[in-house]
This record gives sequence, C-alpha cells and structure tokens, in this order.
Amino acid sequence: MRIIAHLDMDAFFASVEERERPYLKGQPIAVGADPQGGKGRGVVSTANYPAREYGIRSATPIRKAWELSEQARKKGLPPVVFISSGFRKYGDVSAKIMSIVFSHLRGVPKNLFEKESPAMEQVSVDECYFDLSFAGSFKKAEEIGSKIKKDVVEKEHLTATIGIGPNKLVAKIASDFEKPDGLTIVPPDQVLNFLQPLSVRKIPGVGPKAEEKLARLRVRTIADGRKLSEEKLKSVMGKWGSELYRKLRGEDDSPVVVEAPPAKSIGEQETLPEDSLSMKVLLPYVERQAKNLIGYMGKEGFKTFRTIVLTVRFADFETVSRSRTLPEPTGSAETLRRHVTQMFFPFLDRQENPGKKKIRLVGVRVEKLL
DNA sequence: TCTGGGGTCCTAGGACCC
DNA sequence: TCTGGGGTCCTAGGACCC
Repeated sequence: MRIIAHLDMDAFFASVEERERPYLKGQPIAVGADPQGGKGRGVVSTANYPAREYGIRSATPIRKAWELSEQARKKGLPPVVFISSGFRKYGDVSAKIMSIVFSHLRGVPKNLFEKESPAMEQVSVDECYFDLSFAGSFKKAEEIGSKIKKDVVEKEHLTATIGIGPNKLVAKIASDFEKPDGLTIVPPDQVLNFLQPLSVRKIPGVGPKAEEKLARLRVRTIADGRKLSEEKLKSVMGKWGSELYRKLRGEDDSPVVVEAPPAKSIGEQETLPEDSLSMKVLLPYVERQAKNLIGYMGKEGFKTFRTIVLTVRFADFETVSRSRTLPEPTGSAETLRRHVTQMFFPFLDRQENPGKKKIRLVGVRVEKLL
C-alpha cells in the first residue's frame, strides 16, 4: 500500500520574516515587489494571514496591495509591512526544512547490504512530497506527519501543513484542505468522499480556463465532473481529458521523483521600471540577460545551447516570442549576444511593431541545453 | 490598482524527408 | 487529374504551477 505525504509551508516567506523580527508578530506582511509608494510594478509573492484579511494574497498586484493597505490605515488598522528583499535566505531556510523532513523518513531496503534512500521530492522552496509507505498504515503515517510538524516548529519556529493520501494527487489536495498548521489524512476508502464536494479548481492542472470550460458543462465540483464520460472530457479538454478523468476519481500513479531531472531551458525576463521603446534603454537589458544566462548555464553544468527565445511584452500586455535554432550548439556569450540583439531590432521599428506600442518586459531564454 | 519571474508541457501549422 | 501517409523538426502561442 502506497502512503504519500505532501508538506506545504504556511505563508512561507512572510513567516520567515515574522520569526526573525518579533516586532512584526501579528502585523500584516506582504513579501514581494517593492511597492514604491504605490508606483511599483509587480506582485505579492506571499501575504501572511493578517494581510490576507485585507484581501491581499499571492499574485495580488503590488499597487493594489498598497491601496488596500492605505484603506486599512485610514480605518485605523495597522498598515501592511512590505518586504521586498531577502529572497536569498528563503532558500537556506528551505534546505533546513527539507532536511528535517528527510530525517523522519526510512528507505525501503533493497537487500541486506544496500539501503535505499528515502523517497522525497522537493517541488519548490516551500513544498515537498515524501513516501510514508514504510509506516505500514495511515495511522502510523499520521503520527510521523505530526512529529514532522512538531519538529519544524521546534527547530525552525515555522508551521507547515501536511496532507497524507494514497498518492501525490490526494496528498496535495489534502494539504490544501486545512491551512495553516493543518494535518489532513485521507485513507484510500475515504478518497471519493473527500474529493466529492471540492471545486474542480482544486485539481492541479485545472486553472481558470479549464474551470470555465467545465462550468459551461455545468461542472463545478469534482462530483459534477465525475458524471462526464472520458470521451466527453477528451473532446473538451484534448489529450488532458483522460488524465483529468482519472484525477476526478482520485487516481494517480505518478512517482515521487527523488532526483530532479535536468533543466530543459534557462531564461531570464524583466519588467522595466517604465515602458519604453528606446533602444538605448532596452538593448542593455537583453544584453545583460544574455550574459547572465551563460553564467547560469555554467552553474547548472551546461556547456552549450542551440535554441534562443526572445520574449517581448508590450504595454498592453500582449506577449510575443521569437525563436531561433542554431545549426550547431554553442556556449559562446558573444554568439548569444549577437543573435539576441539581431532578433530584438525588428521590435523597435515598424516591422514587428506597427502600432509603435511601448515595451514593458523583455526576456531571453536558451533551450536544447547540453 | 493593471497584471513577477522561474519554469514545464501541449497544440498546431509548415517544412522536409521517405 | 485533384492530390498518400508517417515521422521529425522548427516556430509561436497558450495554459498552468509555485
């Protein structure tokens, strides 16, 4: 019997800031872009729970967050503490959390002499899956889950939410069920009942567009979705329909992947402080990005790339990309710089940009890495 | 009050080859 | 005359995740 757990740190970035500055305790905090007095660009990465009371959450535009904070302040409520630096340290804290989780796991012995390493998969700075099958029962798995939570609080003074189920899908949905500081166990015989009333949106992979398509079929909950045949789902959602059909039933056999597969692309993009159409302003951005990319490639252990993708986002948010695949792989910074600038020029005149729309973001990405 | 940055995967048309 | 079928690569765009 498979027993899989998913751990998700609660309001991770904001909680790290809060624990490091006790005077922030209980204050609304938003970690993310610099609000620049209401003129900043970008979004909130993490809002703590008091800030969520103001309607601020992940992906809230930073200007809106600023506005909501101002509104609260005028009502005599504490203003939001905006924090836009310190992203480096979150990685360090993350590593400590992951090692705490790891220390509670057991591998499945391959044989008498060779021990298998525990199965744990880190999916982002603040999330991981791990295999608790060795516990033998959901009861025992629950005990391990609560020990891990306790250990994270004692050692790192942070809270985590854990979901446990018969596979990654159910574990993930379970960890989202009761936050913060939750522990939700969904044994196999309770999977269908647990999923039934939840919105289809809770299924990873169902975003706003898929939700809308399903709504047109009168599907809101997972129970609704289960009334559709696999054929129907395929006709509406394409290839993904079959997968969705299984997910609606809580079925998932995807493995806990211990070793992260090598990256397929490396890129960098940046929203400008102000929209621009000036070559003098824009070109240094793409040139710097091209240069940075060669550095990142080296760090990741790649020597060459073969495809270059240039991305441009206009002021009206229309986003276009141009790509170029070279006949031979190269690792040359100068070659990349040359191609990127060549690819960029058309955007500055009438060819690609007849309306002369200003540009708000530029980005460069390299693919086919070796 | 306009909407980040890092990615992955899928689709669909066209070129090209056998 | 009214036009194969399959495979692979390239390009562009879009949905989605954290």
